[in-house]
Parts: sequence; structure tokens; C-alpha cells
Amino acid sequence: MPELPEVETYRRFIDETSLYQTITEVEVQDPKRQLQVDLDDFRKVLRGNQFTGTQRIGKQLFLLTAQGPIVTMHFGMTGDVGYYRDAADTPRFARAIFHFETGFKFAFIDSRKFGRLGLTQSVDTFRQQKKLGPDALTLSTEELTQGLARKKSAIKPLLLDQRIAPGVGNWIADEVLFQAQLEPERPAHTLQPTEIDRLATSIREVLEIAAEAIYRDFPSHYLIHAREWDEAPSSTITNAHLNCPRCQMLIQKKYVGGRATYFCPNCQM
DNA sequence: CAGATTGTTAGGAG
DNA sequence: ACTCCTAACAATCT
Repeated sequence: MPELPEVETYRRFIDETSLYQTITEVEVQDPKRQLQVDLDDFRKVLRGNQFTGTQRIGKQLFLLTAQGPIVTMHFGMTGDVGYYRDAADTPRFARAIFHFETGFKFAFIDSRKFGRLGLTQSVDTFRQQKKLGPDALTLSTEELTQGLARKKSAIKPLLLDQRIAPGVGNWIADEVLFQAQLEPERPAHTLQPTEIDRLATSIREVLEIAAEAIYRDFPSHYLIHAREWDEAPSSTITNAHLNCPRCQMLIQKKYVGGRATYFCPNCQM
């Protein structure tokens, strides 16, 4: 489930643990699937090299190295990071392991193997190739207006489009639309300037709060509390509902753009 | 245990 | 050539 706030947490974790140690070896469990360059090339670039810093655009992470090439890292749906010394502490589902000469290891953990590792020469080149938009955390109303221009499809799938607002994922998109009081299926081209402004503000606010909050500590007016029942250990009912924190109406669930979408039919228009 | 889940993208339709 | 939409991908958890 890593969305922008978690990837930012991973970035800081790497900054705090894994910089300026010489890499001695790299293991990749399933390079054919998860490594976008040849494994031998990847090793050649990294052995004897060091990580020197990190950058993030949306959910995409970049690990800068002393010798120039940059490791790209995307966490897919289940990616995580780990740092340890003893082989016995190797995290379950460690899919790539970077060994340092200090004896410590950095692990790219990813149970479902949707994450990707690769190399690029520059963050800017990569950004252009992937057509990544301006990071959602600092997305301005003007940038969002530009991104949505002439788009006829439903607003929610557009929020998930990394060319428009990289960093917004499925539950954050629902939260953003709830806070902005916009219906997930509203065609983008019907949004008024004031609504786009509201939307841009909500994107920044939700991401800022998500960056700090532990999941269960989100403000009580947040929709996330209405989707947590789904994952609540005690719940066995699949179509239970919680009430809208704003108007108390039952929160609805439907599929928009093929993704589970929670919304309040009364508050969001 | 069948079904839901998650982000991204290939490919098809229009 | 472009936009839009669906489904596939892996693996786990419920």
C-alpha cells in the first residue's frame, strides 16, 4: 500500500541507514520480473559504489550514487524497506538485498512482486520518459488545472494518473474527493475553477496529514475511517457500512475505473 | 477457499 | 495519433 507518504518515509529511512557505505554485493531474487536492467550491469554499476542521497517524485524513489548512475525504485503495492545485519534477520519477502562492507544490508521487500528496480542517468531524464507530473505534495491549482485540461473521463481515475498528480493512490484519491466534496465519477471537464482549486487544496492537505498521521490517528472527519472496517480483524461482513463523518449518511462503495471507491452520496457532488 | 486487494501498463476500442 | 477504458500482472490475506 505504499502511497506518497510511505515512500517519503522509506526515503528518509534510506537516508538514515544506507548512505556512504560501500556496496559489496547485490542480490535480486527475480530479476526477470523486478529488475528493469540486466542483473550483471546492475551489479557492475553498484559493486564498489555508494549511495549518496535520495530523491522522490510521487511514489517513485531515486537512490543517487557516488559514481553517477541512479537506482530507481518503485514499491508497487506491497513494497517496503528493511535494514539489518544478521542473515537470520533477513525480512520475509526480501526481493533485493544490497550488501554493504560494514556488514549491514539494505533490503527491498515486496511480497507481491509488483515493485520495480532499475537504473537511470538522471532524475530529469527519467521524469520525462515516464511523463511524471509535478509531485502531488506541492501540486498547485494551476498545475492541476493544466493536468485536467480537456480530460473527459471521471475525476478519480485521473487523480490516479501519475502524469497528473504522482503520489496519489487509491485510498488517498477517495479521501481527497471526500474532503473536496466531489463525486468520484464527475467528468473532469465539468469541474469549475473553484472546484479544481478545492481539489488541489485537498490533495496537499490530505498528503500532509497522511505524512504525519499513523493510520488510525487520522482526523475524525476523514473518510478513511469508513473504509477501515473492511480490514478490521473482527469484521467478517463484506458489505458493512460506516457513516459519513460529515452528514452521517451511509458511506457507499462502488467501482470507479476498476478500483474500489468509497464515497458519501450526500456530500459529494 | 474464492474473492478482494494494490499501482501500473499493455493493448483494444473508439 | 490521440483519448479512454479494461484487464492483467503476483501473491497474500480474509
